[in-house]
Amino acid sequence: MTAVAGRTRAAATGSAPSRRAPYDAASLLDVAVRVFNERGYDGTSMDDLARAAGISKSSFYHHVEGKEALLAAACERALSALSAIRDEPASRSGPAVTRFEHVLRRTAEALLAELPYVTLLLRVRGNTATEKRALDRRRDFDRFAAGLVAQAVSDGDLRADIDPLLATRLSFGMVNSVVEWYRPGRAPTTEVVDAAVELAMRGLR
Amino acid sequence: MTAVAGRTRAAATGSAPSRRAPYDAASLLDVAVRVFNERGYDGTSMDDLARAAGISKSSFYHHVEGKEALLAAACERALSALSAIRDEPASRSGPAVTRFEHVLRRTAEALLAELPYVTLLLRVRGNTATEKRALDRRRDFDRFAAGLVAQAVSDGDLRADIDPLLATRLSFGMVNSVVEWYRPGRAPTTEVVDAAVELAMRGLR
DNA sequence: CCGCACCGACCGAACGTTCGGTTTACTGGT
DNA sequence: ACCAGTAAACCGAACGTTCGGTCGGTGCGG
Repeated sequence: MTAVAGRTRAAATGSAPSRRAPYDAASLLDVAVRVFNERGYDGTSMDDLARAAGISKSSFYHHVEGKEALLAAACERALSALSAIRDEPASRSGPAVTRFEHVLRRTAEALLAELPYVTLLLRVRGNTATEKRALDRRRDFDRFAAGLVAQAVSDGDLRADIDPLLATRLSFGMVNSVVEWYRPGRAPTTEVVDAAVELAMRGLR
Repeated sequence: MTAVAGRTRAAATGSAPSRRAPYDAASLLDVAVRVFNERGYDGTSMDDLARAAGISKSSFYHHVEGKEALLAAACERALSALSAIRDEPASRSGPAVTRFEHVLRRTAEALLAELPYVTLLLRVRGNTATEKRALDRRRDFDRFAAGLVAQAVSDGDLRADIDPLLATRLSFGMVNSVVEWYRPGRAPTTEVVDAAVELAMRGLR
């Protein structure tokens, strides 16, 4: 597979800050994240990334700071998408069970909208400081969701015979597992989101 | 963490072929799989494994064939556990919905019984021929399960408003996600298995 | 002729693996 | 009781390769 990455040239339109932007940071990050997901972060060399982008390794370094910075940027993008969900009004007010369903659905949507980035985030193992920070932020989100389930259980809106933390982990485990098999265009995102949320909520009630 | 691996000395009993067996292949595989799961396969060096086992790298090579052989052995163990489920009588006869529930439950049980090995298997990305073979065998198992769901749906025992393949992937995704957070001794395995199966089956009906 | 995108060549370090040689534990012959 | 002989366990050092990253320079549009 020697395919050259699609350059998103910002030229022609004079809007771009630089006169010529053959490889902008965003498109190179796209390429890097794609290859990271195919080969795994540790299994991907900077030469792999450069070749996938269609330039030499040294040219690649002209645009990006380094390997770990790419991972950090990708995790940041995924985490900010998740973080935004937590800040939505529907996640912050109303019955806990409604808030939980909203968070679960929006998580599934964000996962599909930012599929490569979230995929990479979910595979981070915590080897470096960068990865550990990403894992911590993920855990914050999990705790937030677990709190909603616990509240919904004590409200009597979700079944009490399953531990709230366990139920949270299984529900999000189901939603997150989508990254293992979903490929864009194969099935409409709404069908996947609806099915995941419906299955989880019916099981939980 | 400089902990030395527990040596399972096969000596004292004259049964072993060699007179002295300080490090048998099985215990070294245990160590390797543990470290692989902590750091990731590609992120783990043979020196990491040797240190975790408490011997030098060259000594480690005296006992194992190589890095990829360790991965292959671990995947083989996980895959044979899954394969055994498919061969059980309860997986081969009776109503499809009952068979599916049995396969789902036994998968969850096998996952917990062989947690490190299945964890490693589920993270294989297909970089080498060894990994590709493991992925193929996993897909066989998934197809088997999807067939059961499709049959159960056409029997009218599972809801028809969700695509059988999608339902299968989400159900097993939930069960498989257990490897991301379960740690032995933290919670009884029966509670986790029951919760996962109950949530999935109630959602599916 | 400046500045930027780009490249080939290169660096030290770490990788998986191999090798020569030493230690250890146990044998059979005396 | 002793002593070669033996085979496995073990190690330090090194192999060739690949890694993430750097450097000096080239070509070209403005």
